[in-house]
Amino acid sequence: MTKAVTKKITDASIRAAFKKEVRYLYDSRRVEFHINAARTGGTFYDVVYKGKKRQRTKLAKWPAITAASLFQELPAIRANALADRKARLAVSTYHTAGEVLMWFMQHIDADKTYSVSYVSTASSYIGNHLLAKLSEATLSELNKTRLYRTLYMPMQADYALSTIKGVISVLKTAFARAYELGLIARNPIADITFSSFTTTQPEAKPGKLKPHDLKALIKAINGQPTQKRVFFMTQLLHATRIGETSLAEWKQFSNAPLEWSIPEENTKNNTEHRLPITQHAYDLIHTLPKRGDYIFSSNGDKPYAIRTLERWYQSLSDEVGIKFTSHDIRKLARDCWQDMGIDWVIGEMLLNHERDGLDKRYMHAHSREQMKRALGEWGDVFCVCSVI
DNA sequence: ATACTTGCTCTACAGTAAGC
DNA sequence: GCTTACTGTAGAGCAAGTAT
Repeated sequence: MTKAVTKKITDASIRAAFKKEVRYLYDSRRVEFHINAARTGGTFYDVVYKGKKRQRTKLAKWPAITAASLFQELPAIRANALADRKARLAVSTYHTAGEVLMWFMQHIDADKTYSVSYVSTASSYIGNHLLAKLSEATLSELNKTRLYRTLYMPMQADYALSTIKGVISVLKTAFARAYELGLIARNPIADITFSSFTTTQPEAKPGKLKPHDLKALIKAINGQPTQKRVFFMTQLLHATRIGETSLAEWKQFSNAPLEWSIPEENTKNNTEHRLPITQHAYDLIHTLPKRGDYIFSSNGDKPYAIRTLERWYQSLSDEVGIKFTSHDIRKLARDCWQDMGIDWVIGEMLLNHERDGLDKRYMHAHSREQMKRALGEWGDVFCVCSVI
């Protein structure tokens, strides 16, 4: 095959080239056109000469982009392609942990598939711990010994193991992602895990409220103004999460059948949660005035901020004289159910926990009946303890 | 069991409506 | 107009939760 040279590439000259045995076309505006091997189309390149070396950057594919539109948009297309290329060249020059971590921080911020809470936590760990300790470390210096000395040992003196575990996990994620995308040639963190440094695992703390605290708790709740009282009781009766409870809407409650249906977008595990509630719980909710969609709201059009509800709990906790939070209510309900002899799996289902394969066999109409009975028995406890 | 992600809590601070 | 109480936001830390 021979090569043809033209001063200007046009759609007509490209079509003509396909008929001849031509593979390349050249344009004086520093653009080359390469016809592909299958001769079904071709690619426009930007061309730069660096000494004797010719550097090409892909601009666009023909016929998806015609020559006419390419040359019309040439400055913009060229700028984009070169910026891309520069970015690629720049990232391949990551030499220190700091550079990789900075990239990851910018990456998770720009990539909307990461949740807001992950970006917040990960940025905090990078900004406060990882950059401070590893910023200058070159990729080849990142080994177990280095991390042990500069990251693990200093941190274990001041922070909970769960925090260190989280920090290491962000570090691993950043490097794994950078490696996967070809931004670094080797992943020096790949073989390092949290358990490289300690065999101790972070412990889950037991709930602060014990079943024998229930009476005092109910007494304090009953002393609250109506809206707070209903909020606390709704959460206690159903052991729902604070976020799920705060977003409760009137339309989520039905009378026949008696049910509270929490939509998937409000739950932690993104699965709809249908709770078979009691008549009593239904009536309790409906003692509140209806002002807009949300049940717990100051003005009717938006729900209370979680932070506000946490403060409600803080003052309730002060009144009871035990330091607890909304999540301890959930744990308390769980403990009480256990004491009442409610099946463990039914408890898990009421909490909307993911169950493994074996437990999934429980998923049938019968279990729903048991959930309903459990919540009924749990509700009866309150009728005995108090008048609501 | 380990790895990874998400939610909750705490602190600090800011805006705003209510009460004086 | 000033103070105060209530509500909301943001950043950091911790632990619960799900995925592997």
